[in-house]
Amino acid sequence: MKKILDLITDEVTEAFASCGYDSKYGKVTLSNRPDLCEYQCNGAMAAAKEYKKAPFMIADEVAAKLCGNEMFSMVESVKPGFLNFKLSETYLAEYVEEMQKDEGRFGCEETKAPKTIMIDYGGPNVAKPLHVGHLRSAIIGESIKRIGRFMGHKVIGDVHLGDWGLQMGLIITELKERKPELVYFDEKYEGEYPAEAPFTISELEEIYPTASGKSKEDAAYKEAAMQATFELQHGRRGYQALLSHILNVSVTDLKRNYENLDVSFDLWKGESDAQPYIPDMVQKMKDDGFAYISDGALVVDVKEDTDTKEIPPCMILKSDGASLYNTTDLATIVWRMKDYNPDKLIYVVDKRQELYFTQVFRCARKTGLVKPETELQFQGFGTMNGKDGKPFKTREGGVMRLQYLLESVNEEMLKKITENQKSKENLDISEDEANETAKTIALAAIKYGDLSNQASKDYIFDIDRFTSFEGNTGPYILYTIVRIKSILNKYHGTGKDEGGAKIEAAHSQSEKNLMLVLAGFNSMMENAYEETAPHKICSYIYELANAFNSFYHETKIMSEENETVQKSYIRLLTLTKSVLETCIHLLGFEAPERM
RNA sequence: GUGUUCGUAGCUCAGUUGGAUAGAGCAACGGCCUUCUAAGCCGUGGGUCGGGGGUUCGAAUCCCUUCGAGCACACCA
Repeated sequence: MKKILDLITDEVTEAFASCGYDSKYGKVTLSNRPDLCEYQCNGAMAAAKEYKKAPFMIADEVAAKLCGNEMFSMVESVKPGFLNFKLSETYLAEYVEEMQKDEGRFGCEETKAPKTIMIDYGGPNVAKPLHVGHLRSAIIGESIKRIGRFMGHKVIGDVHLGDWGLQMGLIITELKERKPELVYFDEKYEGEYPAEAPFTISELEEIYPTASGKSKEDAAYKEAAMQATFELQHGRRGYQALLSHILNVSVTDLKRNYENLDVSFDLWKGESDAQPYIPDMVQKMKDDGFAYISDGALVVDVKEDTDTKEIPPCMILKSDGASLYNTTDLATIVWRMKDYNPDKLIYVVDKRQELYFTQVFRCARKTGLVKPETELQFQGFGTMNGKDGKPFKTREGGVMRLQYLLESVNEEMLKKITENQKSKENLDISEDEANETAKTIALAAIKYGDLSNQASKDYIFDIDRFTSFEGNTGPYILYTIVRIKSILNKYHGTGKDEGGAKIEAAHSQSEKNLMLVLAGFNSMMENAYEETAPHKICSYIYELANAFNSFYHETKIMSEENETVQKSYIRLLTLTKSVLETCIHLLGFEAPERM
């Protein structure tokens, strides 16, 4: 469906043109003065200069032309030259009725030019538990993925595991120290390795920090770990078998954790998967004359004339010939292009890596790893801070495990539900349902709390605020949905059916306002996609929930005696619920049946 | 030092890409439940948009300057 702003703009543009003005001045926007109008056009003021006329004269002419147009219930020219509009109730109702019929899309068209988009998000490290630092990437990336798909693009999410480098050597070294008898350490062994991993996930999560601690104090230990890393990377069989055990055990655990967050990935590739592509890639960069030795390291220059600052070259190999983060990321681009040929790559990573990614992107472009038209988008996100404005930590000052964070919010949530239940006798919720509901709301609280901020900014994660559940929060949105569900259930429970009915012209100001907000759905979605901005969906549903709650408060739906009017209300409610549900799905959470 | 992001109500944040009187939520205060879930609704108070210049009919938004904060600046990832 065409966007309502475009429909209005078409009319206004035509009016400008037929008055002899350039049609570019007819652009209509949402009103920023809802007390005066619903939509506005500021074109007359811009046109004043070109036509050397007082802006209000132009506005008057255009307004006169539009007078009587049945799209509007009000067309007004206001000094110094604003054009103010109110939409006709009938026209609006028809538009909203069309949205209701447009099942699942609600007037938002899928793109006519679908792109293949790969999103790199998550970025967990193997053998290490997820901590709060991983939360934002997962939440934001998941939402961007869902938004892209909704708009009709082919979106592939890749978790990009940190499964390469010294950490692996450390684990192997520590394992060798504990269980030297394992066949993996016998260099002469040539048989099959056991299918069962010689450790569990909890052992693994304990082994890594122990090893990391030892290597900081014990130089010989560190040397051994580096040696193990080297041997692993150069194909020592036993170590590679261990690596796949580590991966299997770890990935199984990670999948479970991401599932709790309702976050999923299409690809579970890691840094190790890029390694096979490194030699050819490096060779080609040398052959093509891009890579050269500087201070012993192999680098590619990436500076450009327009730089306001010297951008250091992109390092391809360290002076000892070893690969590093850059090498892996570039080689990852190689296989992504080869296997999926994406039109666009989006990296959802900490914004502190911005400079680093400009280097990588420029290098990839310069050396031809990507096509000239391939978009490389850095979607940096800010730090999640505690109430003191400093990076989020546990009370003891350590890194907080994600699981712990989730559990504490779940607990807090369960308390609220139990309390709330006491005041509502009609809600008879079992313990199981309460637990499930608590989880659902807790996740919504966390995700909405994160996504309602602009991703690129730091934000304060305030557990007290998020668990207070008032105002602009996920739970408020869920509550609104639950209220609607409750009415719809009651209505359908009476055996009634709104089938065949249409949404009528608004019967009240609050109902019209609800329709106006609904009508903006497609426009908001396009904008949220284009700007990769989930927070725009948040502010939209907050506004929608507010509009609904005002309407709800002053309109008795179940006791409405006129059946046609009641049916119209029910249809409007159904649409509101669907739009809200669609939106929260795009944000990555769902609503419970009751709360 | 260089670059970069930012500075909006006591607190947490929006601000439709230059428009009218800068908006929400929390906190404070005052109303509204025998009636569809009060996790709600309605209302009141609270601002030199860090400061100062400029661009123009018009600036929180663009430019310059200044103060303050965060972050990043090739052999970590």
